[in-house]
Amino acid sequence: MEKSEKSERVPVCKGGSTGEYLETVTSSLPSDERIVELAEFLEAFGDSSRIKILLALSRHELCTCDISTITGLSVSAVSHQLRVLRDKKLVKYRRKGRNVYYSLDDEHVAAILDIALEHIGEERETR
Amino acid sequence: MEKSEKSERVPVCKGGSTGEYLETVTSSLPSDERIVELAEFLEAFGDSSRIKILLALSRHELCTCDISTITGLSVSAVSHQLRVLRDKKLVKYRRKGRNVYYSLDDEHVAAILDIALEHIGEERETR
DNA sequence: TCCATATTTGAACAATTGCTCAAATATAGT
DNA sequence: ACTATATTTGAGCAATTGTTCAAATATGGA
Repeated sequence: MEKSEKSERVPVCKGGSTGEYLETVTSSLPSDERIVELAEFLEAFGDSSRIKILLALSRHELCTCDISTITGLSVSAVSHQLRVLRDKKLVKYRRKGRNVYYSLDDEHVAAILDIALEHIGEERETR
Repeated sequence: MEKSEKSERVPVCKGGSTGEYLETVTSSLPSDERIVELAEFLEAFGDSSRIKILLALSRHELCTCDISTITGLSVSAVSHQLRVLRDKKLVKYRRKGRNVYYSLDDEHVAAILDIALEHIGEERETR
């Protein structure tokens, strides 16, 4: 995602009716900065340990060691992943005594999980 | 995501009111197999080059070399990423003459992009 | 203050990723 | 068959990832 932004785009393929859409599509895209933000947020969903953590949190607010118990991951591994999820704004947390309780940041996170679950649920016979 | 599944979970933290939710949450989670599928699908969104490709395709069906022009990535890099997107069922394609035209697999893909865009759009003042 | 419990952190490591480059394959036109 | 264009593929690589282990930090109670 670090490429020359200087000159206007020229279609690489010579013959082709799609050239006409190039400028329209190009100018409708968000800025590179925004695209990177988007990728960093969605990147956080791309690991089965984190997905398991997020699904668990979509059911109930949980502390670090309970997440460890539920997911079967070490407490340390969970803590490292929670840090990723915190940094990328997928979860929020509050301290209560010795424990730190985590929950999903907002409804968008659960919504993405739902849509994705729906998507993979549909292609049972296609694969 | 390869841990002992044998014995029932026992809370690691001694004192704590969350222990009561352990069993409920644990049994409500999808199977590990399904969680891996979910992660593999969402993983495909976790790269800015692929996000850019997906956003472009959400505007219009496009051939490989036009995607290259729009994104500023080499044709080879685009083709490699399209393969990932094909394998993980985010895009579909059809051949027309010498060109191969790609488009989003279904409305779920665009929906996830929209929700994610909405999510990062909200936290302007928080960071 | 000292101790036990809960959580976070940093170093180290194998495994995976995304790119480039060169070569292979596919299609259409001559 | 030969050529030009479009796309895919595989090897090689620097960079990044997710885990473990050991150590550090935080909190509450005796």
